[in-house]
Amino acid sequence: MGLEAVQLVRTSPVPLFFQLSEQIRTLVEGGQLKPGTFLPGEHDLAALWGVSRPTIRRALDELATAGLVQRRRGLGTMVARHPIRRSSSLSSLFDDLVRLGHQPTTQVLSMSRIRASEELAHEMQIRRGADLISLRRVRLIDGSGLALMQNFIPADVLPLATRGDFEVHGLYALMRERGIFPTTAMQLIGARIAQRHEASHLSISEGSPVLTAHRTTRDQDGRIVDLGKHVYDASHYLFEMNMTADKGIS
Amino acid sequence: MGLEAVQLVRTSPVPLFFQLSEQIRTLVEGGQLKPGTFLPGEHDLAALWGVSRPTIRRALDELATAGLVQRRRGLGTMVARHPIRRSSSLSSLFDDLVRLGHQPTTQVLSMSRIRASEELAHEMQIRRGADLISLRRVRLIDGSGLALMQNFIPADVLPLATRGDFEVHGLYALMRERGIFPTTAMQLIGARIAQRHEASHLSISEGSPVLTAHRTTRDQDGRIVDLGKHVYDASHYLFEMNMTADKGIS
DNA sequence: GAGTGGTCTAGACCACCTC
DNA sequence: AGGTGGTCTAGACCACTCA
Repeated sequence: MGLEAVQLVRTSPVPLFFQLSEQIRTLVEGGQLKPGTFLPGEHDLAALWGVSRPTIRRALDELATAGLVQRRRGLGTMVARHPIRRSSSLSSLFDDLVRLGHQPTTQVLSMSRIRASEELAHEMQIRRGADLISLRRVRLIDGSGLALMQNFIPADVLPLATRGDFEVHGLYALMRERGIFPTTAMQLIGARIAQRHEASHLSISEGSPVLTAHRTTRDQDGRIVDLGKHVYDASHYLFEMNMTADKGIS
Repeated sequence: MGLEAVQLVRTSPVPLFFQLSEQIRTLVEGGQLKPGTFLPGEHDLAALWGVSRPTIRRALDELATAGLVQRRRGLGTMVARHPIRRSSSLSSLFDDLVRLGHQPTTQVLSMSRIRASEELAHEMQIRRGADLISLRRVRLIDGSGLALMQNFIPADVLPLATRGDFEVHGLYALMRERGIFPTTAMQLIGARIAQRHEASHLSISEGSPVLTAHRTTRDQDGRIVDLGKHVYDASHYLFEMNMTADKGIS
């Protein structure tokens, strides 16, 4: 089974349940634990690894909600026959292109400091006139535009950021370097016809459809740290959503 | 605070942690627990409600991952300042219209038994020639088309379903009545220009943009119980996605 | 009946935060 | 120093499944 290869480091600051779940995850994703096979019972695993059953359960709970493992009372814990492809949220053709070896680049069209208009202040739940960074970027792949991105960031979130920073690093990577951790985001996905300037940036014709995303991102304190209004070439972009519900999906 | 109003029924088959999390959720969503206020410590709550701390923690864990509550070591558990609007996944203008009192209806355009083509068999991970229900419906609001929905369901999932059933009940409600619980779904959202027959069903002009959704739904055993290919009028529809990530969002 | 996961308890120690 | 949440333990009883 490969389960006996799991190693726990009790002196590590990494929680035991996390060490367990990560190593089991690796075994599942690596194929050492075959889909459809059952794991030993929780009592047996506890004895095998020398930890208590709640610790085992916590590790398996994480894998179950991630869809890697399915548990049934009276039966046991089975490696999922159809593991979900990605644990959470969002992916895109963009990622697929990257995976195929194409080089994505980001080009900053403009970056400026502005003051929040009435409308922006309302959308970002800040006071009118607050300092913002206004950022317009285009994401290119093999030289052709894939996404046109407009973002507004409270100036004190990234006080020292320069144009060059945004060429090299992602927005959220820059925030993390400053100790600000985006933790939740809400995104509205829609579609419409490309406007003229959008079409030219994306190298598509007028009248072509685009996907639009309106995203607000918050840090751990619930503060809005980014408002993004993005436009994607619909012929080269898809959003992936994964949903889970124990009681069933509507 | 309203917390003393929480009532636990120990004789109920409903787990204590779930009784707790649901009642606290109601208090938060109902405004009895104001955003930004702190709950009592877990030890105090355990004493207040007469349950052990792990039980309290399990309830609060659920609310924390749902975004209703934020916890910080050393500080306490705070009602989220900006609770996420809906606990999971997906919503739409459609829901908003319903909330505003408009009546949605579903009309079945066609329903038939077919055999899985090579392509369908591959997409649904079943054998070619397997019995399927092919369903085409249109979702209307105030008499105008909002969504055109095509679904494929393995015939043994809903062996007795009739056209009328689909007019009245949702697809997944019918499955649940049969003891089949859709638990996970993966959905790809895209956009394109409406085809002619789509435009006529949706009462939009040719050349208008539509949102497309390609959804596969699985039951608790990981079996695909529904393949949906849906088309939405982009001028009346939005998808909502919520993302959370403890370590930060990409 | 034997084994499974689901729930719950009553403790313990620790890292972190504020005062 | 005192309180908070984060982790872990070693038990217990139960509902469910299968033989």
